[in-house]
Amino acid sequence: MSKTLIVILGPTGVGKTDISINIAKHFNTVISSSDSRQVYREMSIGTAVPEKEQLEAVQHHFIHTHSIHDYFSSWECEQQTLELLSNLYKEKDEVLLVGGSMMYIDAICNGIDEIPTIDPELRDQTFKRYEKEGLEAMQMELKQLDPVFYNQVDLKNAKRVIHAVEVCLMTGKAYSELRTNSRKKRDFKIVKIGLNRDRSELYERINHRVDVMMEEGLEKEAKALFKYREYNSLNTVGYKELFEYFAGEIDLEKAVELIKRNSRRYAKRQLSWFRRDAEIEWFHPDQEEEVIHYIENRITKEA
RNA sequence: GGUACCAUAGCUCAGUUGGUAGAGCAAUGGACUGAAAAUCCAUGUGUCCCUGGUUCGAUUCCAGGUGGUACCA
Repeated sequence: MSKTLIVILGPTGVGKTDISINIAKHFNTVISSSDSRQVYREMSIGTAVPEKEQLEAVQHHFIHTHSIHDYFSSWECEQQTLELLSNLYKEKDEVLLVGGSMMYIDAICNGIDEIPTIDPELRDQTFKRYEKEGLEAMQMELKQLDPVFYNQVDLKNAKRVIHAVEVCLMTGKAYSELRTNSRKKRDFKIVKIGLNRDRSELYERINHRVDVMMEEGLEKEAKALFKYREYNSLNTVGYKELFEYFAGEIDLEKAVELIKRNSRRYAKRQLSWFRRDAEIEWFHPDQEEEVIHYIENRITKEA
């Protein structure tokens, strides 16, 4: 019997959670989350983790399983999710993958290249050099270490340039040599469901959701994390804006406005990423029956 | 009802001594291989309220209309 990974993806706020739970119930299976922020147990309100009843209705994996103090990235996501799946497939024929973190989804579905995790000290050193010497110095360094990647990379994107330099220094090899540009073969079938709705409707939902988060106490949740604001895991919409407010840089009203705007922009970036993935079959979140029908078709047709 | 002022991008407004217009915010498109809710790149989207008049030419000047704001009744 072949195994299937049903991927439910879509922009933030589109309504993935509700339909996912119903689909999971229909297939009598569980949900693995591919959300780069809901994994952290210190964040709930601002990351819109499913409600308690929803988490009880269907078992969820990779929600609140890690701490903001842990290192977690697409690599860990790929490894840990694949391990989980191999266990789940002993019992189940279908498993749901639900989330909007584009790179995590791709890491699970297509795999990413094997590049060693950067030593924290080296990362720190490299970043300090960037701060001190500037982007141009890092670009020159990359040109030395890996002229091939230097010609491919978006040179204005400091994160990309710095990361490439880190990898070269860490491995003693050119970063471009480690990039295989290949897709890993998975031993399960992948069915990708994209959820989307009218842009204006999506934006209204996002705006409203932010107001609800504020009513539910997002400010308090963020306040407790203010001391960790330098953490990458807290460079997150809903928190970073409130940190600016706590620091006295903007007023609360402005912070809320920025949370809404940045959520909208995030949704736009997600759609931009998903749009080029031809494997995705798109639906409106209300089309639950159509989605289930489509999935069943795909499972039986290609079985 | 009268008087004054205003009407330009999704919003707030600038501007054109008459040659069809531009800022901020918002927005849109794109990139993406271990920090990805991150990071980076690109883009001005317009019956200049309507109808006439003057003019070679009106968003600009004039008249009327409509809508808004303020004050007086």
